[in-house]
Amino acid sequence: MDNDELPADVALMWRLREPSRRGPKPSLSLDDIVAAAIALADAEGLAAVSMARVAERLGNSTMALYRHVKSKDELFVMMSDAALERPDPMPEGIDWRTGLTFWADGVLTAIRRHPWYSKLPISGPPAGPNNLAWFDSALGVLKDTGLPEEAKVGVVMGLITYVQGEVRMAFDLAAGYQDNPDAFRKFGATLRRVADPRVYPAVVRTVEAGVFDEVGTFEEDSEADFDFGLQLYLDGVAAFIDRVGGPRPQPSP
Amino acid sequence: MDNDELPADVALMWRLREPSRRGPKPSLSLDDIVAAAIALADAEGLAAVSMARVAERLGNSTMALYRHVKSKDELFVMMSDAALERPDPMPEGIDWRTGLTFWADGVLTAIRRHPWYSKLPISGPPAGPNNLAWFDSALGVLKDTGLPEEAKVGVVMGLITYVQGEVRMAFDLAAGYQDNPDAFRKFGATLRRVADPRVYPAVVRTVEAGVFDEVGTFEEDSEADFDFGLQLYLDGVAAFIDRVGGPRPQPSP
DNA sequence: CCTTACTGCGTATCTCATACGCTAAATAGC
DNA sequence: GCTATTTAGCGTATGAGATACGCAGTAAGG
Repeated sequence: MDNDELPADVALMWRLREPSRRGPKPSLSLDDIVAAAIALADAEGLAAVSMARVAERLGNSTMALYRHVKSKDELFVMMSDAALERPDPMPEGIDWRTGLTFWADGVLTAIRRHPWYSKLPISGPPAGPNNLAWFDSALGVLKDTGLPEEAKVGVVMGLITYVQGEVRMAFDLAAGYQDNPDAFRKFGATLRRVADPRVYPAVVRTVEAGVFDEVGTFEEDSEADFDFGLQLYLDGVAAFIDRVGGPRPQPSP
Repeated sequence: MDNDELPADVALMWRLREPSRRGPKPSLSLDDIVAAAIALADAEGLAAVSMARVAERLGNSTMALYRHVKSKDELFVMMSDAALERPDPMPEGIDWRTGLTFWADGVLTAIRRHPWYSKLPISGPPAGPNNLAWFDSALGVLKDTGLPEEAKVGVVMGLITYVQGEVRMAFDLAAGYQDNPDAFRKFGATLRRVADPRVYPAVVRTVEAGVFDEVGTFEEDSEADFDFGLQLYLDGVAAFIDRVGGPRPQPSP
């Protein structure tokens, strides 16, 4: 009665199954499988990750994988924890606002290494060791804010939502751009052809102002957008802390 | 040289192909196909939408669909425009902030009718008639803010990103909850079993405070969270308008 | 009437996930 | 050591799914 009762995925992510004593030595490990799947996703996208392709990379048969993961979905869950790796350690004594900015940039960097990450569904609370480390890192930086624990969780969850949303949009658009750059480059022309000013007056006004005629360079823009939105969110958090957080050190009169 | 040069999907979304003169009368229309696919997705989720199942619903063969859409992906693009329907007309004379709140609530309501919407990739700028109508509606409400057109677009894109991110997270979690409620209910217990205080000090502190021991009821929470984040974003927009927007009417001294 | 463009559809191919059961390896208990 | 038990890898089979290809019948244009 130790690691029983844990959801199977969680036990697997934490590698809690005691190694088997009998039977042949495994020639394959869960880590190998997950690493191969991640490498494949990095190289060819999440759609290229099939059990067969992963096995091929490992020089094993397809069905051998099923001795280590119950299903492809379970493999995805493992990938989603493994891909994030560990956060860089939070600098000592950093204030919460700088800390959360540091944290968000870290998430962004981590996901950029594995863009498919944002296509995986978030199936639950952050239960894997790496996800939990990120969660811990963000919670820790709020330690001295005086917020009740529950509010800290709310703040961090909101931040996660913001970051994930921003990342997903950026990567979806980037993928769409690669598939079909013309849809972006010709967007202004398209609207001119298609948008009736009586039905879409505001759009047409914008088009006439030439806003969509410049080539989109979201690679550069998106970083700035991300920071803009983030600082906005942190402004809100600051107001929240002032309202709800306990007394904080003030310069004595 | 009229609707040439338009991306194929866009032309299709706007129904710009002139009806064929010769040959048998089509027994199937694009609208039927898209409607059937949407009904199927509503009933059984996006994963249940296969060309075969859609055709079955229409009493046609699978391959008949390919006379109307080039691929399943194209069908998805059609679905993503059709599912949003049209926004409710923006009330006359509404101020921008109330207007954007109204707009965001409208998006939320529209997506709630078709939860799978947020699983579809955003492949490009809003080019379909319905998407464009939403875009126009949000842009229109910013008319009197004095913002340059380009800034209006930025504000609206940011809002779209926020809403989409929030919605996706909420629906992913809701789906995860349905699949496996225990992962949520036992989350506190799981962490107690698995989280070492030396590695995850902040998480353990939160767990000890009992934050994760209450049954999650995000159905109720998520509405409030959504509004909270939205108002935060709008606060930021207000500051932006004050800074960048042109002069606005002031009570004369 | 016949050519032509077009619709619906049957068939075939290829890729996938995954169930089932066999074989062989390694250990535990004798 | 010997044997029973447990387990890893894998071959095969099944069923779903996307989609290429080509045929057959249909309706408008000439």
